[in-house]
Amino acid sequence: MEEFLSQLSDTQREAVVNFTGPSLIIAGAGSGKTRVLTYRIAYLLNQGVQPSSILALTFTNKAAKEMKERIAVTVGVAQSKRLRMGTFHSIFAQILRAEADKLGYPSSFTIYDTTDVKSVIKAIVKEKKLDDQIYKPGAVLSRISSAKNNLVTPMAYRSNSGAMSQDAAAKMPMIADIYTAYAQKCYKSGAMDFDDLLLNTNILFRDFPEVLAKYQQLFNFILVDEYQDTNYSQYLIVNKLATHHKNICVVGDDAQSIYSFRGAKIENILNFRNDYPNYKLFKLEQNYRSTQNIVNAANSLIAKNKNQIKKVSYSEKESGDLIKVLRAYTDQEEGLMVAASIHQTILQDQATYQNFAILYRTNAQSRIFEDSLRKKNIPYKVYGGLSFYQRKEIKDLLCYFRLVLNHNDDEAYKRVVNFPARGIGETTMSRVEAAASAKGLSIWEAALNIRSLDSEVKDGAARKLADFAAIIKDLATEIVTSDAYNLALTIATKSGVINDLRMDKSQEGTSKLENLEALLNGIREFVDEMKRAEEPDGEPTLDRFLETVSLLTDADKDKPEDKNKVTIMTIHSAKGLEFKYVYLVGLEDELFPSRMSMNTEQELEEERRLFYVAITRAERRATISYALQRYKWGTPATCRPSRFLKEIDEQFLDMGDSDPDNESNSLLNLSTQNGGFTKNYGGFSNPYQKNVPASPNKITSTEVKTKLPAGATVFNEPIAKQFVECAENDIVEGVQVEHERFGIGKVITAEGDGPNRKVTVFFPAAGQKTLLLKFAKLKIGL
DNA sequence: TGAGGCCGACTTTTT
DNA sequence: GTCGGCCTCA
Repeated sequence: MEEFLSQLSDTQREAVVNFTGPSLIIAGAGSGKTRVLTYRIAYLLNQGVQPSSILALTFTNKAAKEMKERIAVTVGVAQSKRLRMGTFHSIFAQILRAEADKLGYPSSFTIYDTTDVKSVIKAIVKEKKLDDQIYKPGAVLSRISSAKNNLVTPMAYRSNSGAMSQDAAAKMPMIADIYTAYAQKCYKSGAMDFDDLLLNTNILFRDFPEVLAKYQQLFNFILVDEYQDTNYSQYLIVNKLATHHKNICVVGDDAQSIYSFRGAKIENILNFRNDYPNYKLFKLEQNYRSTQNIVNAANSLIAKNKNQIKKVSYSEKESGDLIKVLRAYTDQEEGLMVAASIHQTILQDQATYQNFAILYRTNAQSRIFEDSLRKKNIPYKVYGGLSFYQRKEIKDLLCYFRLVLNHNDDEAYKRVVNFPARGIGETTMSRVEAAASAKGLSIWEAALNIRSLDSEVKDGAARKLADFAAIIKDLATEIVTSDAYNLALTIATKSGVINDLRMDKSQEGTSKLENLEALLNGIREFVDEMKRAEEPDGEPTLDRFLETVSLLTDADKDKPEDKNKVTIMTIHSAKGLEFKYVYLVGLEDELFPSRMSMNTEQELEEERRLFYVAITRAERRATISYALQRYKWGTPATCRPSRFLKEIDEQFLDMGDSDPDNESNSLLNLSTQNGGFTKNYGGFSNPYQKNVPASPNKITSTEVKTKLPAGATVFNEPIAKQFVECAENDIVEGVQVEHERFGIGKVITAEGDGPNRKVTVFFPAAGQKTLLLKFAKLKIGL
């Protein structure tokens, strides 16, 4: 242990060894915050504290996982795995399952994701015959969400003058009614949304003092990471739990508060001194991550914020490169410039792919960089956006799981009742729903008793509903005897989902089937992993798997094969991460800062903090880019460079050729110069790739430039000089082909005739693909 | 009742 | 450019 402590600076060590009583650790960017937290926990364990009495709340599951791994190195896996460590949502979901009966919920309650929630709201708006142009699901959701995050129940909402007047001002006076109906629907469906996990924990602790006391006793030491991003609901949970032992340690940085849109209160960290007057304060001000130039540039920017705790942040590393600013004419060109620059840096600095990150404000920006990196054969991994579990076919199967485990889950019921087609259409379902609504039943209950209910459902339809219920009931009998994988496989088979997709011979169908297979394999891995564990903490049941999945984010599921890849993600998800080289793209007004967030000074300050977070991710070099023209909603729009660019002290910037008055742009040429770099094409599979090659891309002049030059070796043979259209049957095993989206590849197998001909092609840039020539326009190499 | 195609809205950010 | 919803035709 001493050896570990010697690796820390004096301040860091103080923050580690002073583990009793309340502590506030103000940790600037790159100041070794994670290190301090990890060592503090390891130190606690080393002092003989039981791992189960330590509660550590992190912002992402990934952060928790990484911290656990690091702790395991110091004190061993046996100890580290018994720590209560995870996100607020996952930890309190576990506790709620254990105590569910007290709140009248089944312990197998479903966790509704945002899609489910919006769908419920939509149904309510329709039921109440409200204008869906005014009561948009997103807008209603954000009102309900902020009510919940401030612990305002539907009842309290009506008497909350602030909320009611805000609704009136927004011309949405019926929110209170919708909120009430929404809460009822969720309750009778045995479902909680993300905010409910926190709200219901608070209700549990408020109404069941003996339960609260139990956890207060249990959690002797509480640690909270990213405290500046906790909301009121989370704050209160922590506060209640800590009142007994008062061994609470919070870590945060007000300059990195970027989640106010989901209710985070910067005040929580500012008020800590009032909540715990005898607190100890530790300030970690030295940045060990970034060069001086990066730290100084970030400081010069954040200084523009009026609301902030004044603190120092400095680096003693080398002064480093200036922040390079790239100007592109179009968004496409921006992509190419970034790809070219990454490429060049790899050659020059002998960097590896995982040293790079491309960060942007909105998920929609990812596509362009996916394309440009793919063209350069640079492997990448996109985080965020539509995740694997959100895909239609995956979600359908997951909903079967949900319905089998919790029959009352209305959203799951509606989704799968007619998938595969069972002749239960909209008419029948709206009648069942009406009956359920009228009697306050779940759809499942209403459907079961449809004959005894006063309903217009026809006998034929009622029989079909009964048949469906029989399938689900039958599947439910297997819950007790099957592990997650076997149950999942049985459900997938007996529900007819697999068969239905097998019938679909289109490429899309094949791809969906592959995705389902991937899901099932994932479940098998989950089961194997839990069985392998030396000290199994529970059975590998399907509900455990579902729980893991519903609270997982993209960033959490890193696969080993994704290791050496360029990271593409939003700045929000990059929080807490660091990369040698960071590309900060799309620095244009109305994109960053976002058009939605430049109305008030507070919003603008949060955007500025976001920019601060982005820059401080970089260890060695940060590059900023913007485009003068960008496609928005499919049409080109002219853009202005972001106001934030001018806010960074110019002595830290290298404007290079990006000066708007300078028309030449030398970087452009790079894309052709390095185009021959095609050796590294291994391990390219991207699990988040879209299902189907989308509509044909127009080949623009910039794209032509980055094509592989003639003679480059990709398959240990020269690449064809040109690619031309040809008859389907000319495409045979071994020939080189070109696909509009996947680039150049080599045919592995080919079968069938004419338009129905099916070929398997290996694309260095996109991996192996099975294509139907009916859909895929392939050109043949000469 | 179901499938397929067209039209329109939409983009902040996430547990 | 993409997704979902709605409309139309079988």
